[in-house]
Amino acid sequence: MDVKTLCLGVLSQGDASGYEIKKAFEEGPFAHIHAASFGSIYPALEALRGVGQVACRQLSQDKRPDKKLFSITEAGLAAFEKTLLSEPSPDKTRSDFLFILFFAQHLPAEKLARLLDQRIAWYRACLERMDDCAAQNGDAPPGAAFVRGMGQAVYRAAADYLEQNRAHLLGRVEKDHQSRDRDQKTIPPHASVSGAAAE
Amino acid sequence: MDVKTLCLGVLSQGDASGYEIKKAFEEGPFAHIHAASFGSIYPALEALRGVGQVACRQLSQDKRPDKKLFSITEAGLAAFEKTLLSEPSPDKTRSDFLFILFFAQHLPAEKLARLLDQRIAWYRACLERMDDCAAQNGDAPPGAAFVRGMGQAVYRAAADYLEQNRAHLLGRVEKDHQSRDRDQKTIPPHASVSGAAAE
DNA sequence: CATGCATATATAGGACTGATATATGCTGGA
DNA sequence: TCCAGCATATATCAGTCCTATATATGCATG
Repeated sequence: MDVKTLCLGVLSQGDASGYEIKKAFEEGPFAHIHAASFGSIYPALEALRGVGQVACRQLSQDKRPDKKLFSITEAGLAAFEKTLLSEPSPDKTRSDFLFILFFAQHLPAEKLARLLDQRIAWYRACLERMDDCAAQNGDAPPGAAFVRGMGQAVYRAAADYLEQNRAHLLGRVEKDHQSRDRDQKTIPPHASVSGAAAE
Repeated sequence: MDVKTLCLGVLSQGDASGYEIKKAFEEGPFAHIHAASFGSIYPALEALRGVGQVACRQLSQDKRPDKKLFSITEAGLAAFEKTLLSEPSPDKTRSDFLFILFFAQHLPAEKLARLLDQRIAWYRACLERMDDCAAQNGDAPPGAAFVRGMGQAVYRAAADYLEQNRAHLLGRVEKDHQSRDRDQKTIPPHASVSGAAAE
């Protein structure tokens, strides 16, 4: 699913500028589904215009920079619906947060606690935003409502897990640090290279 | 969190070849955390070797192709632990599945049902694999166990949501298709552009 | 009054993915 | 028996995508 297809999808829901498309992937209805950056969106829109799948008109705005409003053409809609029928490639997740947490015993306890708290707050904020979106937009098409519900279920599970296991993780890591400190007084420091956790 | 850092993280858990590192991100302990491809892993290992953060020795294997076993050096471990302290960039998700589902009303009902069933089966298979991993590896370091638990909680929530809302979505989409068919008999087809899915 | 933020478009350089090439041995089906 | 396909294993390239930056304007906040 390349960025051209993502843009067509957003435009099938209504006209938008490149900036607005970006926002749809940041805080809009596609926030938890797919990421896309300016560096791919603007060239994608230009390419779509080149093959006649989107049309573009310039808008001069008061007290705002000019805007290019894009709309999907019939050709674009046809291409989009065809792409929708192809097999989805597997999901790709890239979470620095989880990767760092994997090595929790390498982190200072305060840093770890802050990391967890920040993430919990982030999930809660997302959930609130999605609730608002659901309340405002009660008549969303079935697919959109379903996907939003799934996002909420998953984020809720993540936030709950973090809250319920925060203390346990911090306790285990703290114990690890203590036993490592003890070990370092009795055995040479280079005896355990890879952090040899254990106790 | 670039691929070099990801490789260092895997190697901090034990020696591995490029191929084994890839597997760690596909079905291993990092499966639901981060994705990485051969095209980035092999150059990353080569670059790390160039700056002395990993060491490499060739292994001739019986009935298998030769293998390059990489191990992290003290310099590599130091660099890795320093990187761990930097702020994680926000998570990036790329889910073709959810994007397609967003436009469920553009899909034939059978296709939609198959999509949902496949995904439910995929989640259940992942959960089983993670259960096995947890059973085999009861003494995992605290961070690894925590992250695995979070993955399980999230995948379980996703699978449950799909199962519990599958029928409702299919019903709503079916109803949409019917009312659209009815409309097309009474009003001109080009009256609604962005819903013109038809069949 | 300055710094920063939101709106808005654009691009260059580098990072990463997906596909492909090469080589070997094993396994399951025709 | 033979062949196709799969798992193991490394490597590279073309194309895609992200990060950071540049530019411009108005508004808010200290």
